[in-house]
Amino acid sequence: MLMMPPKLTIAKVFSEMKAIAHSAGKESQKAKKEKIQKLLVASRGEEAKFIVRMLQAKLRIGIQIPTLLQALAYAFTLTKPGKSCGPAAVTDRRHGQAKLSAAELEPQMIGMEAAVKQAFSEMPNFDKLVAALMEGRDGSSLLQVCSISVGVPVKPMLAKPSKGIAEVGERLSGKRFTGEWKYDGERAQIHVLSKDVIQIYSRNSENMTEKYPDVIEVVKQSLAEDVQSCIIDSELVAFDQVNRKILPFQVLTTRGRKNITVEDIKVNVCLFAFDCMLVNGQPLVKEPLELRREKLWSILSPAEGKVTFAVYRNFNEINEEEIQAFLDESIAGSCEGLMLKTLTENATYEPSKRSLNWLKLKKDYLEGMADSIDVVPIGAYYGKGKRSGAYGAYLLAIYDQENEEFQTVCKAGTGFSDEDLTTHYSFFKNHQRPCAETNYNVNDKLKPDVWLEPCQVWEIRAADLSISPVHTSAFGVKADGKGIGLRFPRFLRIRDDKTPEESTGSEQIVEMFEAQASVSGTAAVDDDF
DNA sequence: CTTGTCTGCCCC
DNA sequence: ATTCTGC
DNA sequence: GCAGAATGGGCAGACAAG
Repeated sequence: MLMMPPKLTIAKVFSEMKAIAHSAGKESQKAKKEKIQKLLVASRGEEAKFIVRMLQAKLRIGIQIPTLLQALAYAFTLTKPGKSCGPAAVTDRRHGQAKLSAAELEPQMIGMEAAVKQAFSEMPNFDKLVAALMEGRDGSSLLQVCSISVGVPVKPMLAKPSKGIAEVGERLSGKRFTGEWKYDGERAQIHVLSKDVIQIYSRNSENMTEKYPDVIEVVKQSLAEDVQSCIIDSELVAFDQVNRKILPFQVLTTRGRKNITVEDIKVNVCLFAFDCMLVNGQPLVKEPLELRREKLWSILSPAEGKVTFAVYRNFNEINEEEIQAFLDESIAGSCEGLMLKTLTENATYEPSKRSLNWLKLKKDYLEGMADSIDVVPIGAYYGKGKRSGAYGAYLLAIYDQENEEFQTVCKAGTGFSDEDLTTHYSFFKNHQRPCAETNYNVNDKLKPDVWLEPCQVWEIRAADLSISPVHTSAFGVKADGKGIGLRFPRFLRIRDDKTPEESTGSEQIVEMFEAQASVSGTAAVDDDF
């Protein structure tokens, strides 16, 4: 009988996980497989399940970073680290001579949680945060060590989606606010450590410096002379330097990411700056937007087609017509819509928080302004996690009259209520087909778990249309060997009043694609894709 | 060498 | 990215 | 309203397979 491998320890699992993460190059996949195999063989009980989940970076235990921060805050309020090591080195403030009551501890815990969360948002690094806590720091003393500084990306401030102009009015009434065009590119947090050391970070705090040497150059030239350091918030957008025109997001994504040299860059970008969190060592996150914007304009000078500021308009009061007009202008200007931000009141930079301060208003949130499409579910995929036992997503198609076939435009996995998911599953499990209908035009890569009879029409919504390497609608019309797919698709409702043959046609898909401001006006659209 | 498949603390 | 749901 | 967990299109790179 084979010997059972020794029990797994936390230290062992941690070092194996690190080894897997760092494994690269030829035959690395084999090496990773072997390590995983060893871990699984040595695991007992439920350990295997959690090892697999760890590898997938999906622990699904109801705890993510915010909860972890709360736990840290509570732990360092209830207990204090001592000078020596080991379990005895901890003072439990709930017991002993100097014990505190729950009523005394609670406000401390709440205050500590705020401090820990603020510290982590300005300095998102657990090593540094825990080190500071172990020193016994709390409250303002924690912020002194863990505060915004150049070279450490802060969690960018996010915006809350708004359902319509009426909702915007509710949130912002009585406050001065500004609307800014929302550009369709890549978030870029620019850190100027000195005139010669400039770094760029993504929305998720990934270092993109290597990807944008051209931006580094132009920022260096655009900085005012008296700027030694700063942090700028901006959007990088693909830009046609010749025709002075914003290009679609899809063009931006074709830029190389590694070993980039300025000479062989094929996709140029323009930087649209909109905020500034630090200048010359001085944090500005607690200052109101109006002042931060002033600072931003004073440290950066525009360079035609390379660096500029997000177009904005200030409002002293709600005016729905003017907001609508400004939104329309932003769409015509190849933007996604508007960002709406308070200027003075509640106008600080709140890293990572989708606070009320920033709202986003996109045309696809608005009834009537969005591309609404009628599609036919022709396949389904088994759900995972909380969607086990039902379909988690559906393959959706439109009907092409000319070729008399169903062509895919997207999958959909969002927009369903729990009830929708149940209803759809019980309906479609009686309309399964053993294989694809002969008039289904589906790429092999999208092969669903089950095929469905074309017997229902759904209304879905999307933000945009894009050239697709896998979807087959309007195949070859806008680009050779490619169809058209939908960006950010979501389920809206069942259309009982339509038959599958009455779903959106491929000509309409082409029209919607061409109507997009960022692709219109170019004769040779094909060349861009 | 080409081609296919899968991953990414990916971007949106 | 969007969306829904439990708390 | 927050936190968490479902799910989308599509790209360059990395690696495997042939």
